[in-house]
Amino acid sequence: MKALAQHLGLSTATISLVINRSPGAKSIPHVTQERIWAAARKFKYRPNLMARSLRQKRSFTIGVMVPEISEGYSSMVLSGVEDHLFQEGYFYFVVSHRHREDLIEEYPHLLRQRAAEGIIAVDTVYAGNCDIPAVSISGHRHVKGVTNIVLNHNLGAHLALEHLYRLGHTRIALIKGQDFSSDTETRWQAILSVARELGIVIDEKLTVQLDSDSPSPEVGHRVTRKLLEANPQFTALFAFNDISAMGAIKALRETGRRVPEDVSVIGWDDIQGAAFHNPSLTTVRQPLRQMGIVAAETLLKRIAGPASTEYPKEIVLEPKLVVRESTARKN
Amino acid sequence: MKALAQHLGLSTATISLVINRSPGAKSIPHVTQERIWAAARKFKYRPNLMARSLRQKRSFTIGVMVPEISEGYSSMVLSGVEDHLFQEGYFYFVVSHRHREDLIEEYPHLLRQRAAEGIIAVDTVYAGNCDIPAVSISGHRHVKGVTNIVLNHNLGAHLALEHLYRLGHTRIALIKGQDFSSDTETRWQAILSVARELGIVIDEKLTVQLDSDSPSPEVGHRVTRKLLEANPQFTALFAFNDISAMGAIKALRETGRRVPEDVSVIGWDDIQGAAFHNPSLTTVRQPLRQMGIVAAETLLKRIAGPASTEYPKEIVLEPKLVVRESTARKN
DNA sequence: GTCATCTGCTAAATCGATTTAGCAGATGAA
DNA sequence: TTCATCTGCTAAATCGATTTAGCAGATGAC
Repeated sequence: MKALAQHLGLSTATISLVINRSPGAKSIPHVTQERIWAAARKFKYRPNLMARSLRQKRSFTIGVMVPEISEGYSSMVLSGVEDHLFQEGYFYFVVSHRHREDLIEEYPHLLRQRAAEGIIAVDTVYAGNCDIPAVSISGHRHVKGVTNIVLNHNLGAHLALEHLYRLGHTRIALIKGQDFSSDTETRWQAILSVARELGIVIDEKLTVQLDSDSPSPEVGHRVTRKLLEANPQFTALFAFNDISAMGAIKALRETGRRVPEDVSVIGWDDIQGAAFHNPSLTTVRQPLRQMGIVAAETLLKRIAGPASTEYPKEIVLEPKLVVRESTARKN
Repeated sequence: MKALAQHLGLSTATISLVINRSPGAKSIPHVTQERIWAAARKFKYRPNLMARSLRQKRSFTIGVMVPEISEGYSSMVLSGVEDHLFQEGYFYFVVSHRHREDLIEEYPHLLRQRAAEGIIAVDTVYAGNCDIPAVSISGHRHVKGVTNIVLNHNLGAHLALEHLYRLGHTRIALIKGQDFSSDTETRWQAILSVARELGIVIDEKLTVQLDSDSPSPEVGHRVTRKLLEANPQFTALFAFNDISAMGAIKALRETGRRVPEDVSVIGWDDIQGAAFHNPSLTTVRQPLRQMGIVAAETLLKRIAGPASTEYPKEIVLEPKLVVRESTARKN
């Protein structure tokens, strides 16, 4: 910039005014403005955004916290977030905390230090311990300063269980989510409540829980094997998510059960692979990309407004049942 | 920081020296140092990294360019990159260019403006048009200033074709990658060369090409359907990647062909879903996480060294054949 | 001719740190 | 006593921009 000023015989102040089209530039004649633009183009001038942020206290950067970078959930959400941020000219840091409490606590501060103007927490119990705007996707705690983007879990449980019920299934095995997943408890309560409504008995012996922080179908596979060891009777299985449903299907096949002829399997999420699994997965679709987009929109709106701006405490999105091949009438 | 200085009756300079453990702090007595640390803790002092970067010209930030955030390839690589950067205290921006030429050209500059100290380009033809260190994963162009991390495609093609050949397959259908994928051409040439070696004839009528920038199995599904329309004879199919292999398997099943009994299918990548597909996928495993880690290591090494540091032009990693259920002896 | 206003631009402060040169006072040696 | 050296610290420049207050000179009104 100094070089530009020198070359043009102007001050850096003038250049700054023009480049930023600030109101103060009104009094600068058109010819001078053109000279400046021409020179900027010629020397490929690109302002140093560090310096600019330092002064303006705007960085056009936000931070996104995810449990891990993996297939499935986080990727889809990130893709939505990215979409909207890109349109608005924001960049973002990604940090993954691998469910480590200390990192979940520390990352918001680190992001703030790096001038992030806001935080999106994905599937993370975020304590809001940092005074920048935040949006939590599937964060079910109500925390001051944080907007929660959540799915209507009751509707989801309804769609899934009613679907199975109508197909004649009443003995339904369940795979519960890991304790650290912020959706686990909410969804579980929704399932219990809907089951009661439909008169479906939730048998503890038909229930297993994911127990490892690996994002691989292996976990669902393992717990389903364990479930099957006692050789319990059930005709349908409702998995915590598509990933674990895939693991479960493998376990069922390995032990001689056909899906869906012997056991219907229903997942949750509708990740990209679900439609192309064999059998293709019947599942409760979460609008994951949409949740990412809404999260980004909400956050940017808060950032743009004054600090006191009212913000929604919760935004609820609706799931849809996607019926494919992995569920069938009980025979 | 000013507040700290005021509170301690010291100058900001002193505090800076101590906090950063710079050599100049040697002459500051231990008691003063302790006072400073105590106060910093008490007031939870966190230096403004923008200001620090501006002065030091170090940001401990790099940029990662990917085609899109999706399941499969990019996620796995990103996960490796993240792993290493995390250990070294670096943060990273993710930008996805969706194969848009203008963005591929522009993003490196934008990242540089945001003080990124280096760039990792994933599956992107990176022109190196920016004077910061860069590492390209599966970038096959040799560009000044860029280290290429590549797979030994010849070995991969060998492993796959020889596997099929030994199972008795000689009429092999092929799904070629999208033109924009930087691996497409290299892998294709490797396949042609290995096929010639093994005496396998590559029949143009048995070859289709992925043609959409969607990262979904849908593309593989569609082109396989097209391939099957002419009802050609083949007993094995070698897909460009696992994603398209999954789509292909679906297309084969829909048209009454069993996998692997009628057609063996082999993929490439070994993404997380591959082992849990049904049938589980035989595939050429790329050490994707490893590639991410190596990329990050290489980049940070270059950043740490003086600008003139020698850097490797190319690092070759070896694939492995993972035999699962989707391939079988020709019957 | 005089004063007010406008035009076109700049000087200087500022953001929050790092870093270099060097100052004042204490200590030690001759 | 005097000078050199060391100890403990600070003043001030700097990074690269933005932003505010205001300065000269031209123009216009009366």
